Amino acid sequence: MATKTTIGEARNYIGESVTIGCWLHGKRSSGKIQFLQLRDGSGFMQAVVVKNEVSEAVWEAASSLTQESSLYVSGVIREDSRSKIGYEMTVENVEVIQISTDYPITPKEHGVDFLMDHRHLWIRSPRQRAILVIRAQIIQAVQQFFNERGFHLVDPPILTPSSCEGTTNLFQTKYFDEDAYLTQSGQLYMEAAAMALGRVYSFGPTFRAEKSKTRRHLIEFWMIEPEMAFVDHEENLRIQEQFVSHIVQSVLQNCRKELETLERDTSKLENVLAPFPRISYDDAVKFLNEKGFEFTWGEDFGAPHETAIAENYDKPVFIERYPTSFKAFYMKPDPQRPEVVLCADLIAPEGYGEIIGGSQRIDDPQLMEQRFEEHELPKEAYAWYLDLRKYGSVPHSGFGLGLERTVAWICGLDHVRETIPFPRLLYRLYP
RNA sequence: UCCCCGAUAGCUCAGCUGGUAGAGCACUCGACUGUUAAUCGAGUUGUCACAGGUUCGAGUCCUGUUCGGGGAGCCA
Repeated sequence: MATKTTIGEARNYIGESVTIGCWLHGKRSSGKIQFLQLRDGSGFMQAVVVKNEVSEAVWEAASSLTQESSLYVSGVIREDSRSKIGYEMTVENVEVIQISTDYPITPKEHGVDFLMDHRHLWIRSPRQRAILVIRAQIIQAVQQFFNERGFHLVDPPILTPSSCEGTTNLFQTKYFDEDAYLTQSGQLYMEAAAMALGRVYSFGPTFRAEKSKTRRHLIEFWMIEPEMAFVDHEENLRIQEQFVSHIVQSVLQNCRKELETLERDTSKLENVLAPFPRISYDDAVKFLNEKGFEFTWGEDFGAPHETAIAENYDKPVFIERYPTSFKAFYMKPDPQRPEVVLCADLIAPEGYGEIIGGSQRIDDPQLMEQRFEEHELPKEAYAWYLDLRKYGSVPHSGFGLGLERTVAWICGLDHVRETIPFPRLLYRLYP
């Protein structure tokens, strides 16, 4: 029995006979020679079956293979300049595991609806595999960044008693006899964790019951939410720009082949290095007015406004210090100008929109109480949160990075639905 | 919730001012020893989303419904 390996590892076995468990991705044949396009998750490789060089049984086994049939293939790995990956296999034996019939996803064009109905099979395709590999690399880069800087991973709850920010609709469920909701953000819990562990980050799913139907929205998505004690607005932004730079550079280093599969213009990513440009809300309003937008100070930006601002830069751009009036209750007002808060959104280039929202949090107990009253929030339900300002309150900041939007941007995709293995979209819960 | 667009073969689509349905691909068989979405020859494929209406006649026009796509709001 030849050594068992994978397509990705096969480059280490040039000149040797190996066995690989795989699926048939496609096949081209010319009478007495067959070209098997194989995939095993680690990569794609061509295997060549020559009629004169194998037994009748092996030739017939290879001939019987259909798209997505599973098999063990054995043969000699050989360097070949005609191969896209530099090597291929000369087949000695084919052991069919299962013949697949009528695989629905053909090598031709398909529409979105059809592909989404077959998402469980669609993820086998080279493009979708590349995206999921990059997603995994981004997650690894996130963990590496925080672990190297003394952050601790903390997991906030997914079932919560009520809304954290109160603006979006939540999924309601039952917690035995009580009402419960799926989390829309772990931030408030992360603030408690930061007071216990100093610097913390969470990585988990988030649910928004909004009937959003755009290329930037998912009903269920994953967020990374760091929270840091003794960190002010300025330091918060510096950490964010280093964080995003680290992620992008890590993908460039480790996922060249996948970015190539996606035909991503990597020159636009090479450029993503800290520091990032910053523009204040005030200046952004002036800029929009010069651009001809009808916009007055005090309004919130819509997606077209953000895109217009981001178009000015070839890196992600921070928009900071928004009016206090429409921002979340927990954001700390600028001591010099209480009409704005110490917050920033990070807008990705190329029209990908907001990937980070962050702020310095209110640490003053009196102001926090006042905000609860202004926003008519139930103090009893948040007594634990108010406790954080009562027992050793400190300046602290945090932010939330949307994983799927980040993946879409780095991969150059036109929709976030391809950035997650099984997207939950408006009215789509299958597969 | 609102605005715009769409639904025809397994898939992607064409079907003009209304005259009873078409292509490519997939699939099956045959040819081919270096193919890259291989090529060439032959063959199989339909509740035109659903329900009404107008008409001598509807895939085509009108109304409603269902499903899908894009966007607004909301946000990551």
